[in-house]
Amino acid sequence: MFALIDCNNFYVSCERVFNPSLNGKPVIVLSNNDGCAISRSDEAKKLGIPMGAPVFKYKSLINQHNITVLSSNYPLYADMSNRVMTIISKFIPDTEIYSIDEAFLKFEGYENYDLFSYALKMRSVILKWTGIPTSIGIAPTKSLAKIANKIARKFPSQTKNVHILDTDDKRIKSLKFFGLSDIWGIGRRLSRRLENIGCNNALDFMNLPESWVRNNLSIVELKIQQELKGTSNLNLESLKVKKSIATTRSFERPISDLHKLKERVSTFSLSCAEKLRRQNSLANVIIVFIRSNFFRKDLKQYSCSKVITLPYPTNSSFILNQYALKGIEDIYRSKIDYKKAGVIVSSLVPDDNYQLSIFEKQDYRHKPLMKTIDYINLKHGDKIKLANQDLRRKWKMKQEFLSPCYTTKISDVITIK
DNA sequence: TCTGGGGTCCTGTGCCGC
DNA sequence: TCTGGCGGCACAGGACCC
Repeated sequence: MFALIDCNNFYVSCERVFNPSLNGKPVIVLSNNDGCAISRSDEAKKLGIPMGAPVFKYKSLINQHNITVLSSNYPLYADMSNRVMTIISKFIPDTEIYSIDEAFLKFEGYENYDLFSYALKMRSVILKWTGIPTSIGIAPTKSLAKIANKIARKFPSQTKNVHILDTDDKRIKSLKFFGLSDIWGIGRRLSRRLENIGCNNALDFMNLPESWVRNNLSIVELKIQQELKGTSNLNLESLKVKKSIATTRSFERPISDLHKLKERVSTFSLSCAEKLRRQNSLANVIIVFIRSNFFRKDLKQYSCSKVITLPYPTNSSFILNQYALKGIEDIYRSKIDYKKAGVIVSSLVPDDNYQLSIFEKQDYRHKPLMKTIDYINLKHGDKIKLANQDLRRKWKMKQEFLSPCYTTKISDVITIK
């Protein structure tokens, strides 16, 4: 059996742990730049704030109901997530941390356990030790555990936030109850396509002929379908090594000037290089992209990306920056209002075990230099930059409603008088 | 005026060499 | 020598997840 444990309204719950006056009140947490609502309390959901709601469109609703609005505080959430995951792994050794607020567990050798009461116990310990409420779904496959989790979350009074799908009857009944987009891996587009052929809920999807699913959708959907039938196709994934690393940002104001774009892209490529070095990886490929504002239909639209294969795998800020700038020059078009840009590095290899190039000579002085730069920047805050980065200008995210870093910054720790 | 960021995986297309 | 078929690869784009 698999279990999925999910933290309820995770970001909002983290904020409430340290600010209990928010309990029972509508609260939302915003994305970077305070753009959209990405976590909502149950009260805010009831008032009609959808997931991803652009906050400027909901200003009046927010004012009318006195909804508390907070900027996202990632150091806090990451720390709280670590605490929750540590507790989970004490209960079950086979765990896969799927995201900041979710983990899959595998019950192997638990045949003599009463899974329901074991899960209840786990839930209450997490709540007591961290203050974070969770929901747990248990089923024979990961996809069904997702469904079970939704039931646990949706019907807290009947389920006590723990639900087990252990019989065919329960499975069929649940699948009939849930829509297509409630299935893990079926999004908006696929739901619409499936509805067009008269497939209206998860059970209908499960009953589609497998050959049709394979030919018209993809191997992914076929696997999901088999999982819904109870055949386990997806196992726990062990610690994942990242396959790509990205730094992308939306701009506060549109940018059309190439020089300004280059300055931003430089910063992104440096950030990617730092992330690479932190995980001891080298990149073989760098991708640069820019795009205009999709939401402004009245303006000229343009988006383009450039994939560049590097001469040798590297994590040198200089080399990555050099190719990123080459990329942006290639795809840049004038007279466009750009809203977003980003740098992605991929085809990653470990830095102690990679294919050398016969023809390209890399500068071996870069490695110790990067190490020194990282050291200085870590110790003294980003002091060392490249010359083409604007040294005076600070590109700062908009975070007007940021809560303190209660658990990760000594000056922010709560004091009790 | 104001709409996130960081990931994974799959598919279609065009090119190349066998 | 020419040509069609096919697999492999790179790349762009799309769909999904949180």
